[in-house]
Amino acid sequence: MDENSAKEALVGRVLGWYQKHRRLLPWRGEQDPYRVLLSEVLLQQTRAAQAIPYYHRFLARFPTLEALAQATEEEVLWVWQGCGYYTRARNLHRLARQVSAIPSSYAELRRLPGLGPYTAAAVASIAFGEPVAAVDGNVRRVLARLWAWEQPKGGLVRAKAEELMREALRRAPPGEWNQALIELGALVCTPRRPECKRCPAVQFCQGREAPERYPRPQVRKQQPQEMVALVLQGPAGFHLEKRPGGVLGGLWGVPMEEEPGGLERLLARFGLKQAQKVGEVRHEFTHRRLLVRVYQAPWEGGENPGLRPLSRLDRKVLELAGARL
DNA sequence: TTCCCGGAAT
DNA sequence: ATTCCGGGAA
Repeated sequence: MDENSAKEALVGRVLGWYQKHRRLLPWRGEQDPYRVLLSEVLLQQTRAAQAIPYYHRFLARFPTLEALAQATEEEVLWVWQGCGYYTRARNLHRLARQVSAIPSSYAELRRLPGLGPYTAAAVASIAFGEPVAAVDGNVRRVLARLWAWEQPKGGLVRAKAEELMREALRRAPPGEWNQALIELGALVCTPRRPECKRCPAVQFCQGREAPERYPRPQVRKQQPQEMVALVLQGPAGFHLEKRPGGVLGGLWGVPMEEEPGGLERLLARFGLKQAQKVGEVRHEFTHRRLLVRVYQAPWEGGENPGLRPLSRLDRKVLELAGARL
């Protein structure tokens, strides 16, 4: 079999598999650009299962781009709370205020805040039928295994993805093909323990004998970090403050400081002599492993934390201190 | 518990 | 190159 007929067969097998095995996700088959864009932003760094409830909540609260533009940033974060990567929500809100309609080409989409190469390509292909390859982590992994690339350069992956897209165009719309490749990576060609037995493309796969070698997992250094949180409780609830930019930017939470000296600085800030330790909370970011020692003290003020957008971290801290959320 | 995964902005 | 988050698998 020559190279071209192999490529044709590969594309056909993947498309056939996709038609039979794709999940029935709420945004599948969706053509409305606003909804497609929302789903793709939600799917950045987030599994489909986790994105689903947020997709429904978001659309229930902001059914259109206009409705989103009318909202305040805090209302948007309120719906997004718990989903992580809150810059996505802030960018979505900015985007809604920048444009009156979702632009229809990859080049224009790429200029919107929060849309990088992947998301712009996904929206352009799914909502507008533009034949551009959407390369996410799934596609990168699938292609790396098919051609046994241990450390694939971005340009190489992109070139191969575009080549396959040109072939797929003969058989399916661009958005269908992109989603087929992504779905294969999500369901079968998974990062760990891929199910090659179920793979429609295994006969074309040069990495099938050792799939977990391709692509080589990236090393990341995770620094342990110790923090102190001070939960100030009063008759009306808890003292909360809005976090500035950076970590958990825009969300609300309890006062926190880095160790060492964190507790002393917190006590000084609030004019307190002492606080009572209530326990510890562990929380992980990509690059940091947090250990938060939680202290508690009485306070005059306070508010109901159930009315503010909170991160998982602050939720854990408040629950440890007895808050009901 | 620990380990590991993932797009965009800067 | 580094910074953002949370959840699922091992």
